Amino acid sequence: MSEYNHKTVEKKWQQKWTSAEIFKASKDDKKEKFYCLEMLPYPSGELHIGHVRNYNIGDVLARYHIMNGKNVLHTMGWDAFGLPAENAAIKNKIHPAKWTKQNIAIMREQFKKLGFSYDWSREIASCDPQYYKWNQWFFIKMWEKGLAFRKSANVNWCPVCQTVLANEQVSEGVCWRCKNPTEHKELEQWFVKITDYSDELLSSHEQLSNGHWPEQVLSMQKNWIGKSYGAEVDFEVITKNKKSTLKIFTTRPDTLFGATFMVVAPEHKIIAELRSEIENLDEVSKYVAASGAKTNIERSQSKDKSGVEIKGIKAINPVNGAKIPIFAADYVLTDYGTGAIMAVPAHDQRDWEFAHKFNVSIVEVIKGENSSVANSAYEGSGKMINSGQFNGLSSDEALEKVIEWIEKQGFGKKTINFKFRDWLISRQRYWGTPIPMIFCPECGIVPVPIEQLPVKLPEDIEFSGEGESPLKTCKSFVDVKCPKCGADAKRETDTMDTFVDSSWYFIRYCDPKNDKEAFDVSITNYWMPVDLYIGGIEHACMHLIYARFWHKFLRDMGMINTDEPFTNLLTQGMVTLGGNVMSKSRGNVVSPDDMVDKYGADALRLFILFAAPAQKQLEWSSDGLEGCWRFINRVWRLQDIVNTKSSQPATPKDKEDLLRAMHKAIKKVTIDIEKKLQFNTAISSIMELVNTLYVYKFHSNDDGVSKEVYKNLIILLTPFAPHICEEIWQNLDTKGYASLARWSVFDEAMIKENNIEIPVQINGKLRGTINIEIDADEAAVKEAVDKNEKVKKHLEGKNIVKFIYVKNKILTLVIK
RNA sequence: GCCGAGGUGGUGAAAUUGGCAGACACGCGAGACUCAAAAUCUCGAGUUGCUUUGGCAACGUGCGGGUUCAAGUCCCGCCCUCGGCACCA
Repeated sequence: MSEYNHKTVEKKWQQKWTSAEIFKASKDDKKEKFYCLEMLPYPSGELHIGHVRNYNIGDVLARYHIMNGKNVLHTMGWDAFGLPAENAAIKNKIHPAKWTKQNIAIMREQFKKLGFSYDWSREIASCDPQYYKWNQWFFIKMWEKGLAFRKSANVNWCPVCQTVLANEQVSEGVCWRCKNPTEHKELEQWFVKITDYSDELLSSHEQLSNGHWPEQVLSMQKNWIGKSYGAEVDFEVITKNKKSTLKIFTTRPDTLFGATFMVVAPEHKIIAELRSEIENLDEVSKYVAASGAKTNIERSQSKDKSGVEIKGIKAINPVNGAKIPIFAADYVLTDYGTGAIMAVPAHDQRDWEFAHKFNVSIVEVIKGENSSVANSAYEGSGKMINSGQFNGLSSDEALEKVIEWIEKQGFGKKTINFKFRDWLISRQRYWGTPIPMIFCPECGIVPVPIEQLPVKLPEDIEFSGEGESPLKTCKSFVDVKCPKCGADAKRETDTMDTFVDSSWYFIRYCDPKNDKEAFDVSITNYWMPVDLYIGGIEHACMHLIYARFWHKFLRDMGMINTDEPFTNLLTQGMVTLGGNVMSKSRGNVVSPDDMVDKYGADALRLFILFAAPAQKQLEWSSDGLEGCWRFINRVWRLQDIVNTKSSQPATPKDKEDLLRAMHKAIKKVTIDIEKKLQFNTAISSIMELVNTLYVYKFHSNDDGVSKEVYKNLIILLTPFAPHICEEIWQNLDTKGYASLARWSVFDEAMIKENNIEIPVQINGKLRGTINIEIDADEAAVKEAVDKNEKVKKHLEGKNIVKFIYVKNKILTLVIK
């Protein structure tokens, strides 16, 4: 057998698969479907190792299910809108569309060299008007249903460039281009009322739990949505000349008597409302401006809590009439709750720290067992003290009682609060889906008539990075006639968040060429939901919640018949380099090209799955890649061994051992792929089977045992290293493609051994092993122990206090 | 800061979910083959200390405690690293 040449073999089979269209999928009601999906990539222009890992996991699973007779849908496309294309346009004077298309072409070729089993005829790109047309259509439907609405919201603003900046374009409070400090600016923008689905997004977690989705993802989403029960309480606010109220939200109404000050977010409207009454307005205004430059994360991160007392105004604690000071502090966020809190320093650690810094009194109102508020807040439950008529109750009881009482007194009510916020989808950018709305001075907001969709992006645009969105200055785009009354009107120039594109692309894959509707329900209801979705854990909250929301919206539109889009989820760990996630923006990408060239796609694919479990973060190192390449060559050379007659015939025991190794490997690989999604151990057991074949290489091939084992080995290896397996498969006297071969079946009876080694522990230390028949009873175990010299030595002159035999596993003796 | 993960030999990791810690690899060392080297095949090894060279013993899964006949796995308290935090995707 000549040496293995991965270059010619890989190319040959990639071409064969393509021309025979073996991965082309079509609806077939008689066949069980399997929709295997990986999160679609952003076309950055370079495939990196993180991509290879993600798509390789999907490919192994898609191929495995094909070999198990399923009708598999496995697709690829491009999340093609977004900021980097626009940045490239500014930097390199290349049109975003051109840049994106070039990148797609490069990455498509890179994908093809890796031999992934995609049905390329279904490829989509979100920047294609035939795709984003439907974003616009959905948006109008949402608007009709009251799910899309306008509201004022902050954007990052660079006063020098006169432009809106993404969070990524602001670091440490300065603009990425001109390095001048940025500001916040209020703009009317489009929102989607995703919070209408808050409760359902939480409650349908039930059908995703029990192993379908990783618990950590469900937990993150739960906390992200952040449903909490509590009360809204109105505090009267007084000044020398005016009165007002401050509404707060608290999850701990039981601590109301301990409220010794109030804190409002720096953006809170009460500051403007009582402006004339504030004695230290300069100081307060300064603080508000400083907070405006910080992001929410920066605000919550700082260890030393900042804030300023708003002098001249006081709040009155409704339960005891106490006059308490009001502070503005940026640890209170404007968009959570009501943007104002009652501070209970005795029972909230943040309030405690703030009270100490600003010298505010601390009143203990809940006493736990041995609790003290001297060195930190006590956040647990206990007995009510200093709380008027509630004294003596347990705080848990008081929680309900206080709310009842507040409601009766009329200064508050029981509420449910969510951290979850409505989805701001407006972007003041060019490279995105135009929001299909028109502003008419007569009719107000009018949607673009459906038959005029798509609203296409104009192409002749200059990109400077300064000033307003390029769409805003494009007269041919902006100036339109009102579809209702024909008056001169203006087109909306905001484009959509790219998370819109990725919220339903997987449904479009089912019917990607449809130009009559977004998709044909009779087709999508066959393929959907996605059986297994694979992607990075970093998408646990945003993308995966948006997509779930979109699906529920489609269900309510009657366009899909399931509640959830993704039945099972595999969150792949990130590939890092130098401790950071590989990404083009970080500039730490490792390209697979050289590795594919030197060692072949099979070796790289094998290695990346062998290097670590799929869910775990992986610090990239190519050490070991060569080892996988050697393994592949070792598999190749086995062809000679199984085809060569040996002088030494195999004994029946040898044959039994070989077949046992084979059945064991089939079982392990099958369970690891299908049940555990644990590919590294699947590969290691394939390696063990190869090693076993080498151990028994002296076998005569007369009876075909080695060959049978080898054939099954190739089947097990095909999803991982498909190219070499096709080549070997063809060399064995077989028909058809290895990629379409039936998966091997194991026989439990062939795996079972008659005798097993049982470790013997004495007082917790391993002192020997005994060999017994499988399933032997305790009496037999005792007998074996008595016969074992090594173990007996340790037992001399001692009494056995405990004799614990865990069947077929371990024997533990406790002696004295 | 909040939420979610992770930490096991020189390295990547494994461990039937409480039952022989280190499978399978990388790297390393030794041997065979070779004029030689590479490739290949075979063998070896957690660390430390004894050793009559057969072995024997102690220690060992980020740190400190605990539960248990038995803990990488369970409980309590820490430390460090990473991801997400709503305009990167």
